[in-house]
This record gives sequence, C-alpha cells and structure tokens, in this order.
Amino acid sequence: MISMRSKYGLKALGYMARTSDKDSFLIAEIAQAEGIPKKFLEAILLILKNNGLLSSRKGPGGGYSLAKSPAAITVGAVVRAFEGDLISLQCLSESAHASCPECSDEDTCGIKLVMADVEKALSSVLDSTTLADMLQRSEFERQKKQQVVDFAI
Amino acid sequence: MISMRSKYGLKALGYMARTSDKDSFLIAEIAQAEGIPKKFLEAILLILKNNGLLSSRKGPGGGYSLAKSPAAITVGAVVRAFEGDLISLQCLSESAHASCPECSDEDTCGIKLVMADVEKALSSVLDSTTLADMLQRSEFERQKKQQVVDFAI
DNA sequence: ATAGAAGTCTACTTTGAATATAGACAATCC
DNA sequence: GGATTGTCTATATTCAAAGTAGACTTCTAT
Repeated sequence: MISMRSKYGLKALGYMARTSDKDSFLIAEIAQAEGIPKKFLEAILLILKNNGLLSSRKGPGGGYSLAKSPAAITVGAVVRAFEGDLISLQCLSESAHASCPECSDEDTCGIKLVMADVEKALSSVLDSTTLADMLQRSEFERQKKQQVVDFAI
Repeated sequence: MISMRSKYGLKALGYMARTSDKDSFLIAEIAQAEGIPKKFLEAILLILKNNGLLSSRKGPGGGYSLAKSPAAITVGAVVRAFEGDLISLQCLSESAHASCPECSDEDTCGIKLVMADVEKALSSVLDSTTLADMLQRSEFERQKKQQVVDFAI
C-alpha cells in the first residue's frame, strides 16, 4: 500500500515544504538530505512533476519547486501518483475496469462490495490529509517531545 | 492490499458459509466451485486453519469446515492471515517493529503519523465487517437485481 | 557560441515476493 | 490393507519494485 516510491516522494515533498527559505531544490540536495538514492529519486520527482505536484527548470540555477502550496497537496494525490488504484481488484479499478477472471457475477460479488467500502475509507483519510497537515502534526510531536526533555532537565 | 490469496480465501470461506446444507467440504470441491487452482487453494486453506478460522479432518469423509460461525469471522481476520500488516511501514509494524532505515526521528515522522491514521481507518472497516455481512450484502444485491429483471418482464 | 549545470530519458540489473505446481507423506476410515 | 483426504517440502515461473548507468536535452552565464 505504501511503497518506497510513495514514501520517498512524501519525504521529498516534505523536505521542500519544510525548507521555506528556498523555493528551488536540486535533486542531489534532496537525495542527500533525506537519505534517498539519487538516481531513484530522479524518477520519483519526475512522476510527481507529471502529476502536477512539482515543476522544474533545467540548467544552472534550475531545480525542482512545489507546484502548489503544501496545503493544496494531499497525501492521497501523492500516493495515487505512484500506486495507481489503492485497492488491487480489477473489478474496482476506475482506470482499467475489468471483471475478475473467475467472477461469476460482478454485480453481486460480496468481496467487491466490501472492498469498495475499504477504498472509500482509505480515500477519505488520504484525500483529507495535506502535506501541510502532515508537517504540522510532525512539528506538534516535535514540540511535545521537546517539552518533555525540557521538563526532565 | 488484497492479494489473490486473500481473495481466494474469502471466496472459499464465502462458499462454505453460503452452502449451509453441508458442513464439510473437500478442497477439490471448493476449488472447482470457485474457480481456484486446487494446489494453491490447499495452501490457502491451511493458512486459514492455522489462523483458527477453519478446522479439518483427514481421511474418507473428511474435509474442511468453518471453525466459527460466519458472523464471528471478520474480513479483517482473513486479510490479516494472509497479508500480515495492512500497511507496509516497518516503523508501524506490530509484529516486527523496527525503524525505517533512513528515518532520523521516528517519533516525529509525519508519514508515520498519517499512515497510522490510515491503518486505523482500514482496520475499522475490515474488522467490523464479517463474513455474514459480506454474504448478506451480496444476497441483497442479488435480490435487487432480480427484481429489476422481474419488473422488466 | 560555448561550457558546464541541471533535469530527462532509455535501458538494464537485481532482488524478492506472489502465484502456482509436483510429488512424497501422514492420518483416517472401512 | 487400501482408498481417501489433508499436510508438507521443494521447486518453478512470473512480475513488479528497487536501484543503477549512461547518453541526451535544455538552460544559463559568460
């Protein structure tokens, strides 16, 4: 459900959103900062660009930038960019709808009905959580942790 | 998220629950009825047995039986029997908890926080849906469809 | 105009898990 | 004892994910 690609993608976006004093980032910089294999990250950023989440400029002074504000980028959009359908059931797929080979009656298939619910629940969480939310929650935890340390001292 | 194993497992259990005039089933029978490769189904039923969802008897007159009533078997239990953790993030895994190799601070990782929510949403649907629910919904759809046909005639 | 800096593309390798299959083995019943 | 049925071990096959290499394109600054 969450592949390395998705994870690295979220990390890269998170880094860019968090580092607000710049707005253009080199692949190599992001790779190093987040511990992601550079060549692999290349492909990942490209996918994010092709899905409208990043923009880029070549040449000296170039690099990648967020195409939208962190509050306008949902975790769902990122995950979908990499994973395609969230649930791997042919009969549920929006993109390439096809019946499961052994399904006798797709309309009444209980598994499909249940998985449609699961898909809905999943989408609901992923699409209502933005990059900004993610960072904010992270920051909140960081401060909570910091407070405990302060208190201990 | 839903592998062939899970799907076949649910199909097999559904068949057994639906066919209420019998309570013992041969692997070959289930395989044929649901269009599942027999040898593959063997392994699947064994996993379900090892997870306490099925019981079995060898020898003539033997076969597999449901170990609990369909209302006591959740879809979540079935899926978990095959997939293990629902979300594949090491740091979220109950079974083999380990940090992600490149994570600098697991406590404040935004991805982890978000995925924990996703896991919760997923579990909530899967664990609240039983085999009986699944069949009932299927039957409901079947009747709805049938009515439309009757009406058309 | 050109050199270097950056992203882009194509192709490949490696690895591992999912999907299956074959055949020996063990338990049970008659 | 022999047929029946589940169980185990091993192996094959396929496919996508993860990662790497290197050539190519575009851009900027001088």
